[in-house]
Amino acid sequence: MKQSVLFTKTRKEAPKDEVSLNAKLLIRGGFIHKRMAGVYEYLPLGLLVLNNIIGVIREEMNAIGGQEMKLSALQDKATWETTGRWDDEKIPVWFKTRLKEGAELGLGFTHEEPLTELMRGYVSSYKDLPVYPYQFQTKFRNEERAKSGIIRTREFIMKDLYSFSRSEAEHRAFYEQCAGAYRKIFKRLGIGEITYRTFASGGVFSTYSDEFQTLSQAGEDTIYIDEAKGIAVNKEVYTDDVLKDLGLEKKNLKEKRSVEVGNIFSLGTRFSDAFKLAFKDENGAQKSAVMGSYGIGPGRLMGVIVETLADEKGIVWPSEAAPFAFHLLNIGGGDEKVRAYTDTLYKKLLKVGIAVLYDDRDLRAGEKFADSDLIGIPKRIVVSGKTLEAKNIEVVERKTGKTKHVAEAELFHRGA
RNA sequence: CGGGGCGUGGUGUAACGGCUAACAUUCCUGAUUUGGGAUCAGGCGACUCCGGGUUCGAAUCCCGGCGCCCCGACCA
Repeated sequence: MKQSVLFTKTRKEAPKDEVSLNAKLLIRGGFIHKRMAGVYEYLPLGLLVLNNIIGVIREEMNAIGGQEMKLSALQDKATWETTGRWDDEKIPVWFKTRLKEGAELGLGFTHEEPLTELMRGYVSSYKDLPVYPYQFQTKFRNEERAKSGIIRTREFIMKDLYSFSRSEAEHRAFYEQCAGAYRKIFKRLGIGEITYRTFASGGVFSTYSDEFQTLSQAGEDTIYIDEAKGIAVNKEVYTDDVLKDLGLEKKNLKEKRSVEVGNIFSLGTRFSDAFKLAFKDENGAQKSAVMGSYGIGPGRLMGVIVETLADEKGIVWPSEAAPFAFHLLNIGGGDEKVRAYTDTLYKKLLKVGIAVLYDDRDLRAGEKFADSDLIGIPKRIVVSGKTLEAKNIEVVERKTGKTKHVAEAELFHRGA
């Protein structure tokens, strides 16, 4: 894409009411726009990143047998009354509305109920299980307080996968498999090293749930990590009994701030019982499906990536999340030869399918470098009178600033 | 939901109760410049969040509302 036609532009200053680093940088770079408190919109660059993150998650979910689908955001009252979760006392985050005729509707804040209800029509035999439907879908939560830029919002995309298994053992196996998939996702998105599988409160049907917590100043959670073991405990279950249960010792634990980037829950048969989602086993006995739910917020993940990987100059995208693989800069001033060469190079890159943002604008070098640093594309290709004369091009790694001069052919050789 | 802070061109700031609401940036014209947001000249752009009130006079003071941010509480 040519930067001259990109409708967003960078800004030197962030709006004063944005305090969080992720919102500051993402707004300055033209990735997102704030509509209102806790509601952000994705602009072209931001959507590219979001879709890349979604793509990584999708690959890993498909790899463990996930089947993508998409439920509705609009929810009907009756479905949720089945479990008692229509009640505002129990679920204070509901956004509710009405049809013209008066019937009450809600905007889904999660999807256990509608999915379990739906699956009833497709599951009747042990041969139908296990199944792992999932979706990327907009959730609405009327949070009392939105905060931290795109990390805690009222409208957000969530990947939610639900597992339906025949037995507790089968459930447990998938649960661990999904935990493994989550590890891969966070690793691919550059935050694997600072993301800990964390024991947290488990809800009704298990002692613990597992959260994936990424160390960050922007965090809302406090966790205690055991670096040697690579696991952590959320403050909410940080008691002597729990530590003993988990075989952890206080002296090995370090207190850290973190953001929850993923969670996995065992749901037991709470929902399958409520909706009578049952199947016949090999002996003809009626059994309830054992369920789990597995969430990741791609938007939040994007915020966490910015928060944790950015430097003083701007965003540093990991390559799998980056909006483009290369940022091509024409630093030729008005030099026609430089422009012609860069134009041609841009076309060649497009032709071989490399995602490249071409800064073809008539601006001074400094401004282009500053923009490029802010936007954070992993590799920068600089073409100028100097490089033209030396018959090479300059490739700069955003993360390290490492600069290489290579022949044009080498660029294509090594690929993106 | 408790506590605190704040609403002024797109963005960031200024203006004692008193002149045509100022400066920077963005944007437009032109000149000049071209490896780290350069420089110069000219120009566009604001019912000062909304509604009341006090006053000869309100961006400024008072009341109410709305909105935004932060801390805490809450958070499958």
